[in-house]
Amino acid sequence: MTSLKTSPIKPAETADPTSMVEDAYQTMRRKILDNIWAPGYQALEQEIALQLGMSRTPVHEALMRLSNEGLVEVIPRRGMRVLPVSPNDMKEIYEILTALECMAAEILAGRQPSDTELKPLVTATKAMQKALDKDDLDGWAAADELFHERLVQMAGNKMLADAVFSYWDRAHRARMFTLRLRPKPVNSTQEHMALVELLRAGDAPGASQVYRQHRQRAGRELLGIFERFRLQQM
Amino acid sequence: MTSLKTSPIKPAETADPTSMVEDAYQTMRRKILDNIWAPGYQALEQEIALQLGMSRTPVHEALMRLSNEGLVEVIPRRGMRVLPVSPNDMKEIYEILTALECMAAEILAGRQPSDTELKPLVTATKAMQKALDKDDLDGWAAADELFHERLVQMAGNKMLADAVFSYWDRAHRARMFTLRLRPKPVNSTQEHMALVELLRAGDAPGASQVYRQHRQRAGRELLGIFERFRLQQM
DNA sequence: TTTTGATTTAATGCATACATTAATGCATCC
DNA sequence: GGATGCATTAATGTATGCATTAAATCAAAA
Repeated sequence: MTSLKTSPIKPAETADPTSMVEDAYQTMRRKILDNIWAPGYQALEQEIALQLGMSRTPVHEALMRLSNEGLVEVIPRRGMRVLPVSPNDMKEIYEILTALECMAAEILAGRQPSDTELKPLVTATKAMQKALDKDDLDGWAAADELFHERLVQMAGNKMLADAVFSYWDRAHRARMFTLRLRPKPVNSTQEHMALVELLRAGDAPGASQVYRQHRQRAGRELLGIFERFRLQQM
Repeated sequence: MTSLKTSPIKPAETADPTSMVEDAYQTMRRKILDNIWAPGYQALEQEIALQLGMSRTPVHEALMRLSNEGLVEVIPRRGMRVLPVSPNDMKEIYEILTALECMAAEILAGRQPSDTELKPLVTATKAMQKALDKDDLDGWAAADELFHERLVQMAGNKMLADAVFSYWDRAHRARMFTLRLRPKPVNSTQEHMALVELLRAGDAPGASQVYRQHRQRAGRELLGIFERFRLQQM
C-alpha cells in the first residue's frame, strides 16, 4: 500500500523550467507585477488557459501558487482576481521586510565580509547615484533593488532570502507606482554607503539599526503617499 | 477572450473546509508533524490517493502546497518524500523566527497593551509553570507554544503571524524530539514574565531584546543537541 | 564480473470528461 | 410593479485517460 524507502536520494533538482505549470506561473506573475493584469483584473481559468495555449490543469495549479503568495484570489465560479494591496497590507509587508532584512544585515555584518565580497554592493550603489544624476528613476529603482537583493543573498540564509523576495513581489506594484510621487531619493546613496561601511566594520547592531531606519522611512513614505492620494488600495 | 470586471466582490471566504484538497493537505500535514510520516518517508501520489480515498488530483495539489511550505519534496517519478530538517535548516529557521517574533514583540509593546489584553500571556505562563512542576514536558511545550502564538497574534500583523506559524511547522518535529534532551526549562517562566512586564511597560526595544535572547538561546540549544548527537538531519 | 545498451515498466504531467453547485434569468404569483 | 422560486447555464472540483519520459531490468559483450 505504501512504500518506505530510506535509500539516499539525489537532491531536489531545480524546477523543470519547461513545465507548463512553471510557464503559466511565470507568465501570470509577470503580468501582475508589470501591472498588465491590474489589481481587480478578473479572468476565468478557461480564458487564461486559452490565452496561454494550454489546458486548465496547469493554469489551475499556477493559480494556487499565486494565491498562496498573495498575488491573486480565486473566487469560486468567478475565476481568479488580481488582489489589490491595501494600506494595511503595505504596513504589514514593510514590518516583515524590516524584520527580515535587518536580520540579514546583522548576519552579514557578523561575518565581517571582505572588500571583495562587498564590491557588488558598492557597484550597485554607484549605479544608483549615476541613475539619479541622469534623473533615471527606473534605473535608480533597479539598482536599489539590486543592492538590497545582493545584501539579502550575501547573508547566506536561503529561506530568509526567498521570504524577502516573496514579500517584495507583493509590494512591487505600489513601489513602482509611488516612485515618481516620492521626493527624489537624494540621500539614498550615502545611506547605502554608510551601511556598507558598517558591514565592513562588522558592526552588526549598527548595520541593523541603519537598515531599520532605512526601511521604516521607506514604509512611512509609501503609507504617506497612500494617504495623501486617498488610495484605498492599489 | 478575457473579462475585466471591476464590480465589487465579496471578500475571500475561508477555504472550503470540506474540499478534498484541504482534506488531503490537513491529513498529510498532521502525519508529518506528528512524525507518522517520518523524514525520508516516500510514497507515490497514487498510493496516497488510495489511502485517502480520493483521486490523484487533489493529492497532487495538496502536495504542491506542502512542498511550497518546505515539508515535502516531490521527486519526478519517485513520488513525494518527507523532507528531513538539517542543522543548517534549523539555523535558517531560527534566524527567521528570531527576526519575525522580535518584531511582533516590538509592535505589541509599542501599542502598550492593557492588562486585560495581556492576560492570555500570563495564563499561558502560569500553565507552563504548572506543567513544569508536574514534570509534564509535553504540557509545558504546549503552553509555551500557546504563549508565543498569542503574542504573535496580538501584534496584529496577520501576514507576520502566518509566516511565523509556517516556519514553526518546519521546526516542530525537531523541537518535539529535543524536548527531552534539553535541560529542563526552569527559567522559562520568569523569562516569559519578564517579557510580559516589558510589554506592559511599552518598552519596545527591551521586549525585542529579551525575545531575541530567548529565541537565540533556544536556537543554540537545539543546534547544540544536533551536534552532540551527531544528527545530520531529523 | 562488470559495463553498456536496448527494452520494458511505470509514474507523473497534462488534457479531457464529468458532476456538483452557485449564479443568472425568466415566469409566475402576490 | 416587485418578489419569489424554479429552471437553466456555466465554472470549478474531481476523476480519468493518455502520452511522455525516467528508471529499472535484462541481455550481451568485453
